[in-house]
Amino acid sequence: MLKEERHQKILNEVSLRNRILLTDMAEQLNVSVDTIRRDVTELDKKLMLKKVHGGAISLGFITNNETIDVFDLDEKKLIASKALPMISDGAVIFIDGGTTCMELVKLIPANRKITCFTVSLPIALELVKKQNVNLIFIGGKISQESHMSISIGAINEISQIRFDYSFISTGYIDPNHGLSEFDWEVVQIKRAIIKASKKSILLCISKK
Amino acid sequence: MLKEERHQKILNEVSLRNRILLTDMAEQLNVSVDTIRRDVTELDKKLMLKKVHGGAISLGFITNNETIDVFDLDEKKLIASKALPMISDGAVIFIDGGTTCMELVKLIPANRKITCFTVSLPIALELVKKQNVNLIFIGGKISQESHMSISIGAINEISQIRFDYSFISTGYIDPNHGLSEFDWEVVQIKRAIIKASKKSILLCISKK
DNA sequence: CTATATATTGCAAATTACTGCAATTTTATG
DNA sequence: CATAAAATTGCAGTAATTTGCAATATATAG
Repeated sequence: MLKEERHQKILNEVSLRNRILLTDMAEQLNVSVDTIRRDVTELDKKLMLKKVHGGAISLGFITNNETIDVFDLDEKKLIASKALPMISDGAVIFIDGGTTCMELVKLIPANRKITCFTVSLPIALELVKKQNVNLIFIGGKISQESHMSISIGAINEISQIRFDYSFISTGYIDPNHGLSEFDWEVVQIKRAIIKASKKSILLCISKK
Repeated sequence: MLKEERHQKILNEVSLRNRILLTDMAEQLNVSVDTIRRDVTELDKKLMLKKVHGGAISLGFITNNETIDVFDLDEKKLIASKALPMISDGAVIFIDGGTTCMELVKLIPANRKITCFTVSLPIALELVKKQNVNLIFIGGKISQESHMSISIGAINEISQIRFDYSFISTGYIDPNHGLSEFDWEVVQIKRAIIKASKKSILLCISKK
């Protein structure tokens, strides 16, 4: 196998999964880890990716937290009273995946005229039913676990948009570390969303 | 053998396989590796390919076959026998929206390892269930009628991808004018898909 | 801190690239 | 047709690249 060929495959894998492990790539491409390491080192020098311990990650992740409101909801009804008022006519919002966001979507009145972005297939299917919602789906590779678009392309797209509000659901909130998620890639998407939003609203049911 | 003749064969091989090895070409064309090396060096200067250590790789991917097969299906079972064999392991395919395509998706075996693109939310939701399908959703503005992504951005994205096969469903086929559709934007999407595909398969139930 | 995983370095083997040259073929020209 | 000039091709020797391995150093996770 040609070196250039490997480089292409590595870059493709990085752009698709956002990260790679040297050992995985070595096995996948049937070469030694040393070779992959050298490849990654080269690509790193060429600024095609970022070499990290044990692997490589895609470029372009710099986050800085701005205004984040955390809504700790005892009941789903509270979503309506707290989050819904933010979804006013003409708003450009982002709605994340997850069951809590799904509840929010279902509560959106049919006459509300908004532009709504999402990366979640189930959320999109629910939103497309609303006659007055201008729905835009951020495409990319779909994660089987989360049913969300999680590719670097999606992050890039998100970074070029400005949302009035973003509604983000989290599976788990650690009081010490704040927003956390098990799937590394999902975290990247959410960071991009938060960065692209004037204001982000974290939706979480308190019992979690 | 004339030099130009070799050049043509080399270029053909490069465009076909995306890469060549000097040793392979030398054996295949019955000349020394040095000769092939010289050929490749020339073609590299002419920007016809990119010379790399040990061989050459294709520059961009500018392929172009517009072969379209029309499958006129009496029964959905025929989809399995005719279209499914094309969905082989490793294939990169596009699946359109529509009920006929949905039938096709449901018939895809769970162990089939493929990369699958789509612009249809319902198709995506079905595909994401398949464990071995690498699913990529082409995002954009979602049409409320078709539940498909139909923005110009989607067309751009599609134009940058190459599909081995695309499976397209049509609501109506005019024997005189061929593929037609009422929604103009949807037509644009399908044209882009067909253009981006090595081979396109039109799925239509004959009773339509 | 310890154990495991990863990084770095140097080295050797194999492969490929480059150069010069000679043999052969093709082309140009009278 | 004849012949010189140019192009093509293969070969040999040498230089450069690539790759895997081993030994050692460093980093990471528990």
